[in-house]
Amino acid sequence: MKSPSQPRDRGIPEATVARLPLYLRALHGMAERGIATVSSEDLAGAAGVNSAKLRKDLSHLGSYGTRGVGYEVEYLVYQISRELGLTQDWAVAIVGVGNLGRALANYGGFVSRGFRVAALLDADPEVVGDTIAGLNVEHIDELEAVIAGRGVSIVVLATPAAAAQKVCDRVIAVGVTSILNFAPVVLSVPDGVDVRKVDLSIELQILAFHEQRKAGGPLMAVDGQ
Amino acid sequence: MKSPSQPRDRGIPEATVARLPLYLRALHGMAERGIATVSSEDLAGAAGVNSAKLRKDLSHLGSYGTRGVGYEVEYLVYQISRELGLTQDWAVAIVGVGNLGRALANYGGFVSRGFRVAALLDADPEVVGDTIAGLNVEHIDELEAVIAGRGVSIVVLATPAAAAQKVCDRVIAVGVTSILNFAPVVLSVPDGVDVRKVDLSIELQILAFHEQRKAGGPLMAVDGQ
DNA sequence: ATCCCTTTGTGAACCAATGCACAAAGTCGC
DNA sequence: GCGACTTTGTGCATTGGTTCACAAAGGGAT
Ligand SMILES: NC(=O)c1ccc[n+]([C@@H]2O[C@H](COP(=O)([O-])OP(=O)(O)OC[C@H]3O[C@@H](n4cnc5c(N)ncnc54)[C@H](O)[C@@H]3O)[C@@H](O)[C@H]2O)c1
Ligand SMILES: NC(=O)c1ccc[n+]([C@@H]2O[C@H](COP(=O)([O-])OP(=O)(O)OC[C@H]3O[C@@H](n4cnc5c(N)ncnc54)[C@H](O)[C@@H]3O)[C@@H](O)[C@H]2O)c1
Repeated sequence: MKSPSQPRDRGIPEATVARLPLYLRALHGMAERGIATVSSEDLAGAAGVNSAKLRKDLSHLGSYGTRGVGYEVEYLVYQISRELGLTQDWAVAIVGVGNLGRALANYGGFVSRGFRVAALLDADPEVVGDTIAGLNVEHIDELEAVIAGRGVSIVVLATPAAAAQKVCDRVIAVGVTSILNFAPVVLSVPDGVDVRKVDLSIELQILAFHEQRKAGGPLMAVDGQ
Repeated sequence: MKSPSQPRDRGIPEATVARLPLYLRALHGMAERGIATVSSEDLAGAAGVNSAKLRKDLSHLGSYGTRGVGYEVEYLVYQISRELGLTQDWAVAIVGVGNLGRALANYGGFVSRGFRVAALLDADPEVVGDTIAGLNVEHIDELEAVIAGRGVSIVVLATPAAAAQKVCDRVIAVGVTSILNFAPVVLSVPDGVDVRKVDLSIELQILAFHEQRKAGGPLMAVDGQ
């Protein structure tokens, strides 16, 4: 069952992958400020993690540091970028151009790092044809053609919850295997498709849980039902 | 040690807390469809987790199921809501009313579950005074007064990255201990303050990593350094 | 070249979370 | 009231992740 003939055991732990972008951001900041080398201690500080964790994370990519000195900033930026796949361009389509979709389309921050918004799609005839951030909003009927035609490999879902699964199924049918979902639904997808979700409401509920606890726990106002 | 009215296991694992909102959402959907009881199997299915995990999660809150039958939907909704602190109202302030802040302010989805947007704050005189989603945008100078005056306990940061740490320091100084940060910076906060971050760019990078891997890994175009 | 100092890379211990598997507890039909 | 059946709640093994702590590696000074 295990594929034994993997050339190199390229198993980078998921937790590490999730932190690499953090390191990358810190490194970009340092590069801009002209810092040439950085110790694990300093980089860890900038990324908000502890230094042992940072070193272990980096060790999964290879031995890119120099003992007694630290890491060369530019070189590490390159290595992490390469590992994350940021040395190539990714075409992203945003489906659902409402409040949130618009904000995302107007957001410059992710275009900067290898991600390019290649299409905006919506079902509402009122919205279709609008120009947002220099892009024309196209009709959802064009979904398959647009994805195939522009080499879209990542789809951002910003439709209402009720529409998300249907759109999801359609993009998967055309071969998309990476989806970022903002709609508050659990998408069901076949194996091999990655879905990441961003859910404001869940985050707030987690904060509320801890907040309540700090304030004395649910015991204060709780009668014995 | 076993007493039916002893759900007082104060230590709910963080991973469990993060899933409770998911269960809650699934349960709300079921309640709306008139489903009275649900098995761990079905609820787990709806929430996208496996049933053993769901049962273990729920067992941390207490013994609220009936063997051979399942869980009573309404009752479980209440228990989870109470545990998460959703039986009370939380006043939320959104700081930074740009593209994203506006989308958040207009978003109805989280007002529904105990969260109420109590204030919108911005530094730009152009924006201050606007009415968004029925709320007046106030000047950031009012920050302290607004937080104290309206009992704000959760702050959402949607300012540019450069301003986030400063605003963060200020809200903490007035006693806020729960922050949801959308700015792409690592906030530094004292112990006892919870920060959760939502970072679109990180999510995309994680997707890119896996996408690249599916496509053949970074080994394809890699020369020997 | 040699010594000292700094910092990496990693084995090992620890801790958290997951998933299996099943006894215990309950329901329902008769 | 009883036995068959269903489903919970949990002990246990396993996996994944974090942290500690230190030997090995390299740089710079002399
Ligand atoms: N706005 C927020 O701050 C926020 C926060 C968290 C989550 N969300 C979620 O993000 C999603 C979008 O939120 P929003 O505030 O932008 O909602 P919105 O109603 O403003 O926008 C939704 C857009 O999707 C379009 N749409 C509907 N069905 C479609 C379909 N089948 N194909 C393509 N487009 C379709 C609509 O025409 C509309 O333009 C929702 O699921 C919401 O729950 C939003
Ligand atoms: N728009 C997105 O889709 C998106 C996605 C991911 C992350 N973000 C992040 O969210 C943040 C906001 O993004 P945006 O697109 O809304 O930016 P934006 O520039 O449209 O809005 C930022 C707002 O913050 C206000 N502001 C600036 N300094 C302030 C201060 N000191 N106090 C109070 N308000 C202040 C500005 O006046 C402006 O209205 C940024 O950090 C961005 O990186 C945005």
